[in-house]
Amino acid sequence: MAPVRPRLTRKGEATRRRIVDAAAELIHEKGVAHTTVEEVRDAANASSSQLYHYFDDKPALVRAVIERQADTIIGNQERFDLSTLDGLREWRDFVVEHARETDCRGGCPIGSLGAEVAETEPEARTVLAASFNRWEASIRAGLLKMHALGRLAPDADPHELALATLAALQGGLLLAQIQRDPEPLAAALDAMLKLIATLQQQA
Amino acid sequence: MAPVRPRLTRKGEATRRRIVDAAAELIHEKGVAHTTVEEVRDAANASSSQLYHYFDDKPALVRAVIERQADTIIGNQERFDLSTLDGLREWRDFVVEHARETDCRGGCPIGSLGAEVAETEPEARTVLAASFNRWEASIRAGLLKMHALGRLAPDADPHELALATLAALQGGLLLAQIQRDPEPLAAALDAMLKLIATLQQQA
DNA sequence: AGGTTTCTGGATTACATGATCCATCTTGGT
DNA sequence: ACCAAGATGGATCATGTAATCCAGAAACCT
Repeated sequence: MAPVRPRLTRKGEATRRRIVDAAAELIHEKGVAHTTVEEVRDAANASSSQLYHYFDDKPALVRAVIERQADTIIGNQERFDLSTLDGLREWRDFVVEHARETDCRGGCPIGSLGAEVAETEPEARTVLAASFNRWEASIRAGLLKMHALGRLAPDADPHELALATLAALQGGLLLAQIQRDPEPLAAALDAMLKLIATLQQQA
Repeated sequence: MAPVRPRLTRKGEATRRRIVDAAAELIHEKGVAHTTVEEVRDAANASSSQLYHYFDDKPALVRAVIERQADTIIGNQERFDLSTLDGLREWRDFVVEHARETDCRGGCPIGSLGAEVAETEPEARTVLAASFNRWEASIRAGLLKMHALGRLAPDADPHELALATLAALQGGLLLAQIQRDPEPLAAALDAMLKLIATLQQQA
C-alpha cells in the first residue's frame, strides 16, 4: 500500500500539520459529518488545493486525525503509572477532572468517531481498531507489571482487565457526554478500580 | 411545547410507523449522517410529502427513532431478572450472543447515535439523556431489589453500580463494533459481574 | 544558476440531498 | 350524503459541500 509517499518540505510539513490540527479540533467539537473541509481549510489558513495536495480526500484526512489523536491520548496516558492502585487513582482523577473542565463536551477524541465511521469507512475502522489496540496495550502494561510483581491475584487476567477498563472509560465518556455530567464516567472508572482493588494482594 | 399534535388516522399511524421503522434500521446500519431521507422514503415505500407530513424535518425523525429504539431495548432488557446473579449472567450471555450473531455491526442502536448528535442537536441529546436515564433506572431496579433483599452488601450503591454497568455495556459495544470482535464486550460485562459477585453476600 | 519538484491561490464544477409545493385522493365524523 | 381534516404522489427547488483544475510562486538539489 502507500506506494511512494511524496517527501514533504519543511513548509509542507508545517502546512500539513496545521490542517490536521485544525481538523482534529473541529471534528472533536462537532463530529466528522458536521465538519466541512471548507471549515478545516479556513481554520488552518489554507486553500482547497493545499488540503487536497496533502490528503486524497476527506476520509484520508479523518484517518490522519484519528492517528494524531491516538498518539496524543496514549501519550497523556503514559504519564501515569498504572502499575499501582495509587497511580490508577491519579489517572482516574485526571480523566474525570478533564471531563468536568470541558463540560463533558466532545467525549473521547477517537471513541466518538467510532460509531460514526465504523460502518461506512472500513479503512478508518481499521485505523481505529489499531489505535484502540495500542491504547489497551498501554493500560495492560501497567497491570502486567502489577501482576508480575505479585501484587495482583495470580488468576486475574491483565488483558481482560485492561479491555474492561478501556470499555468502562469509553462508555463512561459517552454517557457523560450525553448527560453533560461526569458522574457516569466517575462511576464506571470507580467500579473498575474497586474490582482491581479486590484483586490486589499484599506482596 | 408540542402544541396540537394532529391526530392520526389508522392509516396515518401505520405510515408513520413504517417510516420510523425504516429509518431506525437504516440509521442503525449506517449512522444518521449516512442515511438520507430519500433512502428512508424508499425503504418505507412512502413519498417525500408523507415523510414531511409526519415529521418537521430530519432531526425530528431522528428523535422519533431514538425513542423507538429506547423502548425496544428497555423492553428486551426487562425480560431478564437483574436482581439475581444468575439473571445478570443470562442477560450478559444474551447481549454477547446477539453481538456475535450480528458480527458486532451497528453497535448500540442508541449509543452509537450519541456521539454523532450530542454536540450538534441539543434536542436529540436531551431525548438521548432521558432514554439513558430510563435504561439506567431499569438496571438499577434489579440491583435495588437485590439490595433490599439483603443479598448485596449494605454499603454498595445500586445507582452507581447500574451506571457503571450501563457504561461497561456501552463501551463494550463500541469497542466490539470497532474491533468486529465481541471480546471487549464480554470482558467489560464480566468485570462488572465479578464486582457485583464480590458484593454479594448470603442472606 | 538551472531545473525539477513541491507548494499555493482561488475560481469553478458537479452533485447529493434536505426540503417545499400543490393538486388530488381518502378518511372520518355528524 | 357531505364536508373538513388528514393523507398521498411526485415533480421541483435550493443549497451546502466535496472535489477539480490550472496557473504561478517558492523551495530544494547538484
